[in-house]
Amino acid sequence: MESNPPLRRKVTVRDIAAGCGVSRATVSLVLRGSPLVNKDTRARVEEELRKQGYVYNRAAANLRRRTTSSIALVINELANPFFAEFAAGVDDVVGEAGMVTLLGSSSESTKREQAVLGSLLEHGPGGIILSPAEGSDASQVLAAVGARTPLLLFNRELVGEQPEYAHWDTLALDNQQGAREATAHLVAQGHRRIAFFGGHRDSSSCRQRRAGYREAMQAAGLAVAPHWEVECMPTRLDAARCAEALFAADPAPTAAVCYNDAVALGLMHGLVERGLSPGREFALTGFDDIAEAALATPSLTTLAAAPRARGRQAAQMLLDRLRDPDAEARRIVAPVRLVIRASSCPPTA
Amino acid sequence: MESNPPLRRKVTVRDIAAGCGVSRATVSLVLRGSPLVNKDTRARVEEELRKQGYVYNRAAANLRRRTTSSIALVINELANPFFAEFAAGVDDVVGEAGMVTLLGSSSESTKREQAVLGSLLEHGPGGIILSPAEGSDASQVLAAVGARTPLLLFNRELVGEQPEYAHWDTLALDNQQGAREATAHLVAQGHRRIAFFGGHRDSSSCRQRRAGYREAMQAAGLAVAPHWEVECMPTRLDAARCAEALFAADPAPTAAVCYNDAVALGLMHGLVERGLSPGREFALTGFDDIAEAALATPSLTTLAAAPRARGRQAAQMLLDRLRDPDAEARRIVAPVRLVIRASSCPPTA
DNA sequence: CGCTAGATTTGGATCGTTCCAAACCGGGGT
DNA sequence: ACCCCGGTTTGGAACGATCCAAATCTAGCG
Repeated sequence: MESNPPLRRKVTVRDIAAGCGVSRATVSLVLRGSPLVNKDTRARVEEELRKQGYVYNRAAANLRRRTTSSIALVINELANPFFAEFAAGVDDVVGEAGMVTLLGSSSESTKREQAVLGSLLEHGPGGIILSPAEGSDASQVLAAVGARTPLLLFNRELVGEQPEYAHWDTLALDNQQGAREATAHLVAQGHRRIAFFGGHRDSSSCRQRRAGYREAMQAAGLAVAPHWEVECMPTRLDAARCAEALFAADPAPTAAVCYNDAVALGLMHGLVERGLSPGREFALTGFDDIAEAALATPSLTTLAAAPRARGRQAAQMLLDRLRDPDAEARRIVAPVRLVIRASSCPPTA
Repeated sequence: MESNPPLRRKVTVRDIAAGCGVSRATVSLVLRGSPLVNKDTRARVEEELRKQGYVYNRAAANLRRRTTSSIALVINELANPFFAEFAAGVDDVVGEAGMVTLLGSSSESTKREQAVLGSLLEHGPGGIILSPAEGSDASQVLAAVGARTPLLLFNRELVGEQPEYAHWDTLALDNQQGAREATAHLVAQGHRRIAFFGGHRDSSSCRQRRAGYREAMQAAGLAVAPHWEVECMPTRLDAARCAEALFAADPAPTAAVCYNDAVALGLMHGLVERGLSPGREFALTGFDDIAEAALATPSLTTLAAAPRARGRQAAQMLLDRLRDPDAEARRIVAPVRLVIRASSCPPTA
């Protein structure tokens, strides 16, 4: 029937108002479901909205109302399944709250992180969830973000974080406790020579995990040989390459707590290449519980961080903060759960 | 020195103008780097911008200029590494173009897809990249998106797609050619009895891959036994469960082209459970080249789809479209690359 | 010294929506 | 008749930035 030719101009409240003989203000009231407007008028306006194919211009509304309807999400490495799940969780909750997620990826570059933060801020997000790039600096982030926009830090600490920035909420994983549990588990399995494998010295999560490992070793009265602490890039490829470092000197370890799952899977590969069977002749644990961990051979004992749940939690924390900007900053450390699978075998006799 | 107490109000061009005794218009010119403004004035204004900590309000600018600076990205399943990589690629290019990505995830639900599209549209994105949920319907998408906003479809076809929607650009993977190459590769290895394993009948990508398989079989003059075409959910678990179907009747295949990597890895698992050694007694290929493919044992021959590159390409296509809205619709089928690894062994003598 | 081309600057008006104070309207009370 | 009342509706002004036509300011020229 009413086949409008594809107009060039967008249809606005003005068009609707003209179309059904009321004022812009009335249309606006209808759009926001105000109880002030008369039933009949409302019906008439709603019909017109449909007929003209109106789409709400939230940017204009936000401008006038001085509100916002978006959250910025800046991820250090979106291609990593852990962060992808996290992002999915964030977007779930943000979407449920009727807002949209502005996405930015820093690719682990602090330079890009700065640029991305600047660009996203221009769109006036209500708040920011930041999973910082490695080496990201607190004062630089503060400079880019300003003190006006709430920020939630996920997963990593910033370099040089000072008390002055304490108004930022944080959500972290309990890296230390996790690594402690994994180490204790291997000890309980009977291992005495346990390595900590992978990760990068200046990553805060690596430091924390290593600290947990050392604590557990000390608690068990076990010494740590220098060549049992091996650094490598947090990728499978580099992990496979670095496997040999574990066996460069005597005594060789019989088990390893790995920085994360990717590293653990890489190490498995490296072990196989050396003729060692992971899960039988060498025990190992991961961290993250990525999807593959359960399906690798052997299946990987690891620490589940439930990234999607963390994403939901982060978004919820930020929404809470928007509701109450002056509440005290929250620093939540989310527990991780040890998932025992086949890779953490007892030592061979 | 100049320690402004944390103002509540945002600082606007008006404040800057007042602060250094010029008009709003001049400040605006400076902000956009216009060559019209005098060197000294520019310096003065820029100093003031810095001093007051001005942040550009792009929403207001877009309103006046009737432009946009965002792209909407709607993904059927963000937690899937393939799509996460894709999203990362999109965001790379969008960011390079000085725009931001509005993220939405539909979780494979057409209902949520509708809601997400509606919500994102209110923010007036310049265009939309949609990786549809399974079963997503062309007319419904059209209703949600309208004819005004450019849309690029990635990876899947819509149900009931009609010529009338032909103005949408599409970027798909060359599923058919990929499956053809994989099959031909197995034929070249000496196999005669080759199965097509996994996938779901009503998924367009599965239909296309199976078509490629049949073509290659026919081209090689090989017949296809009915029980060589096995359906299963595209998950490892179900694939492992369905492995036996291949051996339910004689003659059993000696190789299989799998719907994707997940299925192939599941099938490997199923083979091992039957006492068959994949990559030695049974050959198989996957599709996608997920990170694990290279590290599985045996390493998996598969078709690399380069999701990040596809993401960059999709974003570029959409940007091109924004530049020239009336150009003819492009329907690009991206080639996939056969990566030969250990799993596609010759048949046992 | 008046005059003009070129370089810079500027005061509204405007984008689409919401806020606000005031106007309108049909009855009921006095 | 008049006033008042709750229920509805409405015409500007405003949000922050940009566009545009016009104003202002040089400096050079005859």
